[in-house]
Amino acid sequence: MSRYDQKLEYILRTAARIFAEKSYHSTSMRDISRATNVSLAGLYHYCKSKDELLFLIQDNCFGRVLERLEERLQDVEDPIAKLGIFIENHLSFFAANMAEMKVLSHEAESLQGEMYSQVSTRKDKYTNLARKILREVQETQKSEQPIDLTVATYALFGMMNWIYNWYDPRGKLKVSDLADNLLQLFLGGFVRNGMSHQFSLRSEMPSVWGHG
Amino acid sequence: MSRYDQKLEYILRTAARIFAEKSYHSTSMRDISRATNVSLAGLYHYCKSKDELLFLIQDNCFGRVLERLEERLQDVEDPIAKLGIFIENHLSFFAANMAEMKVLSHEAESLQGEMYSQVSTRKDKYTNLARKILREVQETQKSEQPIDLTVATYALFGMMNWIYNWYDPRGKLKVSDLADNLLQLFLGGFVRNGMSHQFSLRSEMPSVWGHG
DNA sequence: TTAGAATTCGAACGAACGTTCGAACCAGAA
DNA sequence: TTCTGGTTCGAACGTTCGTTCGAATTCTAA
Repeated sequence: MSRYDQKLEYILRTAARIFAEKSYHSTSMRDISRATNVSLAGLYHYCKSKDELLFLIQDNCFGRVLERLEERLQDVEDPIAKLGIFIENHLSFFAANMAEMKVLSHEAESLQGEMYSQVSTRKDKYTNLARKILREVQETQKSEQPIDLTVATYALFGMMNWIYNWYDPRGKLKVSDLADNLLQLFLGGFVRNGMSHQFSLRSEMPSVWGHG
Repeated sequence: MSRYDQKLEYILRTAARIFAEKSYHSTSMRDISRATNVSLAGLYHYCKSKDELLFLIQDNCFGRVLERLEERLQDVEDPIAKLGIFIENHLSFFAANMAEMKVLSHEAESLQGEMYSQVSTRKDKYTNLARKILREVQETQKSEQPIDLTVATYALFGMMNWIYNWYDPRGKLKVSDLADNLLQLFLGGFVRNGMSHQFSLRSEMPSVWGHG
């Protein structure tokens, strides 16, 4: 790895940290210059614009998470095992790269044009992979009133991505326990084995509904 | 309601829409001026600063959601019914006020000082209420390996708050169906009735663990 | 040692930002 | 009509923003 690439990576890592701390739009190039000890003009030797800095962080991060996932999913057939791997991969990568993943989750709409398209394409690929796994899980566990697949997919991402709002990787709750809990939580409700109506709002609390 | 209050409400509604569209920090007072047809200087007759605009949106929104919730929870004893009301209340309010709720979820850290404290206090009250309900649910359904209460609470908020990333209130998926699905999804996994080990990652896929 | 490329940066650019101020405008009471 | 207090706004303030440019410095290979 060349000197140039090393310094670029260092700048990206630092920028991600500051973007995560005070958001992309309220971070100035001067902030990044100060934190990296690279002069304001010097930064532009490593990126074309502030936009590109954000793009490189997001694209790089998505690339690594996807690559690691596909590697781990090789030779795995059981849908539930796949889901377990998906969740563990996402959360452990998240925990090990909190700043980058917060930027990925929180600044999804801060890019525009071609850069936005490229990141979106990767995100769609990732989302569709999760959706495909969920469909496989659902097909092996036919229940009479299945959860909507779209709702389930986004609920899963919501559960996982929300952690940047509260989780501290250095706290006493280990990533492995977090992943285990979330898998239990999600899977127990997603695969209900015919206990579908046990907690139905509709049958137990009709008065709640119909208020617009 | 006075002329002044009406116009302030109109400005807040418009500002919330733009904050939701392009985020707080990249929205200028000139953007809000343009969208409301109120001159730049004129806006400052209705707020002291741009910060206060964001504060008023968040504080107002939290106040209304909390008020409506406490009203609905009166005279309800069953913990699961409480949880159902909580979720339905949150989601239906979210769907009816997408812009404001997106701002509430997405710009949580954009305020500072006293204004931040005041919103945080309300948020803590709301979060603790959810946590209390979840503990009650858990106590009525003792299982041998319960889900961590903190994880469960934030997972629930993650599932619910993430909808600003994908849900379209004008689409064919109704709020009532969304709420029903999320309740099933969450509750089915949260209350497992002793099927705790059915999907354990630890026992089925030991090789996945321990990679750091 | 030296030529040429890669890297660094001080200084400055025009643009956009949040906010202020004094004057103009307008409704309603006297 | 006149007066008063609430409302509106054009114009400008000082600051900060992302970006550029040419010169200075450092590195690399011969």
